[in-house]
Amino acid sequence: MSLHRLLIVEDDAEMAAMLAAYLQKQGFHVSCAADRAGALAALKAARVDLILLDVSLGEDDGVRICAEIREAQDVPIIMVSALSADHQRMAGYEVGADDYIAKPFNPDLLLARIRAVLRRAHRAASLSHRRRNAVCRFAGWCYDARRDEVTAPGGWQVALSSRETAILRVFLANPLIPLTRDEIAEALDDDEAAEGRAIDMLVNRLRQKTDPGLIRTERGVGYLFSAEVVREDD
Amino acid sequence: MSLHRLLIVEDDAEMAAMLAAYLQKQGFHVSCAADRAGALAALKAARVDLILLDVSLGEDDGVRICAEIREAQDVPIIMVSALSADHQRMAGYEVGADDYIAKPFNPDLLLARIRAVLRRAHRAASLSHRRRNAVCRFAGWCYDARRDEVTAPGGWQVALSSRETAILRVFLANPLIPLTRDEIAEALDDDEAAEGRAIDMLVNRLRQKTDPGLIRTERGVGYLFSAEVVREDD
DNA sequence: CGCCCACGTTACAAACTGTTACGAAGCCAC
DNA sequence: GTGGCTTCGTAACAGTTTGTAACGTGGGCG
Repeated sequence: MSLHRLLIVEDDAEMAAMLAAYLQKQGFHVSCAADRAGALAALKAARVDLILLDVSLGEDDGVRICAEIREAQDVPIIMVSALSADHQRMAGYEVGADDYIAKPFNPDLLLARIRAVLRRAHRAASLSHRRRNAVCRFAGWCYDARRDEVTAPGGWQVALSSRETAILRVFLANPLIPLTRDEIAEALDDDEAAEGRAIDMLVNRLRQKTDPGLIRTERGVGYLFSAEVVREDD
Repeated sequence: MSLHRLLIVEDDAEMAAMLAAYLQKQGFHVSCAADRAGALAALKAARVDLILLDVSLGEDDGVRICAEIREAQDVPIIMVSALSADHQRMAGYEVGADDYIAKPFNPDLLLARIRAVLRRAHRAASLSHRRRNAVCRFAGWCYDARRDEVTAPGGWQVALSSRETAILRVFLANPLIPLTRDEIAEALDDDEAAEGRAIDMLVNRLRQKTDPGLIRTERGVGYLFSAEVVREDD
């Protein structure tokens, strides 16, 4: 995952070559396109992790291309432009750019911003593979995300149903802060649905199977996971 | 989810008040802190979707605070600073800032950049479980991985249980090649368990709800998904 | 002191899922 | 072909999960 693929969309061949050389030296896989057609073709040909998009392309309009790409894909886009007026920057952000850099720019600063956008875009993705923080410890308990196993302080294993482990994961992801029922439901179902008192029942059953003191109820607000959570890489 | 919670960390009370007023008018929920202690307390008190962090806080160092927050949480951070030199900006990006804005700034541009960062963070979060190729088409059917929805050739929606969609995903990931029951079970449970004829029943029920011809049985071997699968990015 | 609202708890019904049993279909030897 | 064996499809069933409804309880507040 450390090898990221960048696509440079830039009609100034000299500038593109310089950029590509620099970024390749930084360990990226770089491909180039000079216009709208080339950019779309490159996007179809291979996975692209981030696009450096020059706004002032000969006949094509970078802003419109950005919108077009954004409609089809969620790939991060950093706009590069000689146009540095605020309203021009805002136009870029409005069509979905993740960052906007004015020419001329410091290549090292560009690199830092590329890293920042990639970091933000890929953080959740890398966490979804469950390599990191596979084990959570809290108040003597232990939850192993890899095996979905919960162990009580005494070492006994507790069997939780799928929905129960799901809500436990929500609490472990947000310890020590109050969560409303809507927030919990959203995190659980990923489609908003605050149905009756289903959350109450899940919390109730989780409390029964674990420690009733773990989940404190915030009257009028929601619930709060009242233990510090320590994550251990596996 | 449209109501985002911002935390402003800024020791200039007047500036903080102005910012807060402006952002509240834009529909955000805003809270403020003036120093490191206040910021950490605010983060513990409630969920925060994005932090506006002034680098030049009286005695505290904004960069160090950013690193500290970043170690504990993944909340997006936009740094705001009167220090606009490139090396200062890069220091901010290096400790995990998502963006870096130099004072003085155009409030509307700040707003655009806040939106850009929130947009990226939210998409990354919602995509963390759904991989790419969110939509699969096969033999006139359609499976939307994002919504777990299956659509029949006529356009009718078919309701599948969680286990049924799970086995469907296994077939979609391995079309046109025979799968033994053990292979299917392993892909399903991620811990090996080929108990009895559970797989047969799942296949049976999936056949009933979709098209009996889709899954061919390879006698003495297992099952085979007999349709080409076309993936579309969403 | 009593009302009211939020929450805890129990009971229940519906859905999901694996097991067993039995019949049908294929494969092989003869 | 025929008999026997294996493999698979299907129906019935039971255990578990999960949301809903109903009722009890306790604290806040007039």
